[in-house]
Amino acid sequence: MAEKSISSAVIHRLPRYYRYLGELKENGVERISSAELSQIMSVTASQIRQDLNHFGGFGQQGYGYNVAYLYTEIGKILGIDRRNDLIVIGAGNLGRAIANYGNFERRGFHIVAMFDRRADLIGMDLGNGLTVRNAADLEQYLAEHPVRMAAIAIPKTGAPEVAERLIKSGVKAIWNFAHIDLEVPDDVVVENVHLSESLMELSYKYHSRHPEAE
Amino acid sequence: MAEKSISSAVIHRLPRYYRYLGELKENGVERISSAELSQIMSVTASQIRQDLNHFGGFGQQGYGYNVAYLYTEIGKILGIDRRNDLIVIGAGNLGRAIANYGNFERRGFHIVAMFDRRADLIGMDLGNGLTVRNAADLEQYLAEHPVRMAAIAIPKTGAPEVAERLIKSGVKAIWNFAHIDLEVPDDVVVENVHLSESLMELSYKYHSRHPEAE
DNA sequence: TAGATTGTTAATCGATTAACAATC
DNA sequence: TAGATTGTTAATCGATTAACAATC
Repeated sequence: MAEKSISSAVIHRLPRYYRYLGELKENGVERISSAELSQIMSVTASQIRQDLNHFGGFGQQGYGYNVAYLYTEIGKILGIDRRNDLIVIGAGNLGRAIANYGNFERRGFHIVAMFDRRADLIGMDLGNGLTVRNAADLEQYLAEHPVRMAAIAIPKTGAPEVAERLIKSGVKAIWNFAHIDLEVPDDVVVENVHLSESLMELSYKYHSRHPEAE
Repeated sequence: MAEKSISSAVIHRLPRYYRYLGELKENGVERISSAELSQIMSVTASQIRQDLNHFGGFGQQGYGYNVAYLYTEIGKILGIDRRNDLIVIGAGNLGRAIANYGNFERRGFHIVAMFDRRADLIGMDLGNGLTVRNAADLEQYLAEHPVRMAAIAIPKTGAPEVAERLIKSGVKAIWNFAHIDLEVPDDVVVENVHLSESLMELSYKYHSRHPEAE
């Protein structure tokens, strides 16, 4: 799919292109030029064309880009042109929020199981067809259902051990919500969501813009 | 606090420095050189020194950095050396996850109110001393409690209107979980957490590393 | 003092933007 | 065909890394 190695800045922008193209498509827009899209998205037209051309020529000179086609192609690049199953480790507030987040299903992400080690959570019905499983049964589950993606939504102390168990059971992609940098083999990918750090960034921006506050 | 304008790459790394320094401090480490820290964090020593020197000289030649001091100073830069109040709009799964997330409190972030417009959620006890308020009372609450930070955890359709109301009532920092790019005045800062896009990035990484899969 | 390590300047690298020939 | 707009090369900008004089 990807030819050489694509910079993380480009990868980070792809879902945003996808979101805007999806909206254009819904609004019945058939074609768009990089110049028009650049205005809507507040980026340069050059950047759009450069980014897309990492993956192929999706446009046509003199015409621009077909919205529906480009939307589909970016979906393929992102790997969401298919069903992607994932399991969630941690049935706390955050884990349940992830499990109940309808938006993912729309993108082809299906949460197929949820695990926790807390006795008071095991067996809990999540109202979306899922019941919290015992984390002790993780290996057995993955042996029977070879899922390759997992979200880790547990406190950081337990995260490295869980990550290791997941990887040993064949998980190749970890969506990590724990406040720790996981060390993983080369063939395993990690995407971090560090909420505390995101909030600190907001705090920095706020206080540097408003130095007088409090 | 910040002299010129600091690049977002630097700002993004600050909370990570803060996290590692906090761990070193807890482990009783008194001093550390940029070379040692660079090894632990898998970055270059040059980058650490460059980053820190955007904000001042926190080290000492021949000695390195005092861990506790640097930790405190980065905390000041991030604006978390004080209490930061915030309100949460949206008492769905994600809003409740944010509201119950103990880690923020430790960093001085206090969630002081929670709002929703859904009748079945208004009045709900969140078990952390908060009760879900009626979103219609947002303006009145902010008039009485001039909070400057707010998290938006509602579907994207309602987000622009809510953001506008927040800003009109004096909110200056928005932690945005809705899948939309908010347009805000110059004196208002936004930090986005786009979970769907994060998951798509994970999907991209996974499928480009494992092109054979499914 | 001598050794260590910073703060900072210079060199390199990569990403973004501009320009334009190719082409629909 | 002529006009429009891409794909792509070249120029610029900014961020990262290297180097080293300053100094604790």
